[in-house]
Amino acid sequence: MKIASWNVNSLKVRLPQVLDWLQAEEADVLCLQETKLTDERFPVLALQEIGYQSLYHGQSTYNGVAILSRLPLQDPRCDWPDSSDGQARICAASIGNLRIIDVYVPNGQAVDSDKYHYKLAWLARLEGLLREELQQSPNLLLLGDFNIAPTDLDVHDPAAWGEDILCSPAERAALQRLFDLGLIDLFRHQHPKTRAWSWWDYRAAGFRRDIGLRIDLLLGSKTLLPRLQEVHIDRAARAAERPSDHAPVCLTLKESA
DNA sequence: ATGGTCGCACAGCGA
Repeated sequence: MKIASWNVNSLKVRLPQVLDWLQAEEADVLCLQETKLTDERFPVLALQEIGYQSLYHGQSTYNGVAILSRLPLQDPRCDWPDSSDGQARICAASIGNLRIIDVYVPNGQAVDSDKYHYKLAWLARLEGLLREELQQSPNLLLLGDFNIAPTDLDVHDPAAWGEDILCSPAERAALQRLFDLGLIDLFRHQHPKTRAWSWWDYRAAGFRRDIGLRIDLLLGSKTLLPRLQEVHIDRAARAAERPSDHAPVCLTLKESA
């Protein structure tokens, strides 16, 4: 079973690439972030035509998440239980006994800004939601754009970034609390010492100079480790014409016995 | 080259 996460930075612009990618990779599930589409404009039919059903939760201009799947999506949940947030950043569904939660964590803009405090509050709220979800679904995959580089190994130049946004101690502590729920950074688990990025800034020729951060993460509960086959970042998609600034992060799981 | 880009929506913000 192949599952991936990709911040596409506008699904309207990236739809041809997403369709090509799904067919080339034969992915079973693709979780998207930053679709930037209202639900009325979601390309349900184009995805249906190549065999994918869609769960989507969007808004105009900003944010937006979706789960595309060749397998039936059960128990869909979009947004927070009370839908009070106003920002489309989370959706979830089950495939058999696997629970998949797709998140677009707030960027945070700058340490100590209003957006930074919103980010930390959002992550605390996510922790609460995960506690509930894990009670129901011990086999859980939390994936998406976390906008946090877990450690300095995930940063092209840790000295230059220092404790700036995406790397501040409070953000990393919030991520650690998700790990403490029993969730494991699957890329890091498979590649303990690899320096690899999933996002490269459009500015400053970031990709050409390989200046990036690993902020797109696949977190899996421990129960999934025996099924873990392979995790990689698809840099080729970031090298395409008119690319997203993020690359897809891909996971292969063996079927459960 | 010590700067530099996109996307949305149409000015300037967010990333």
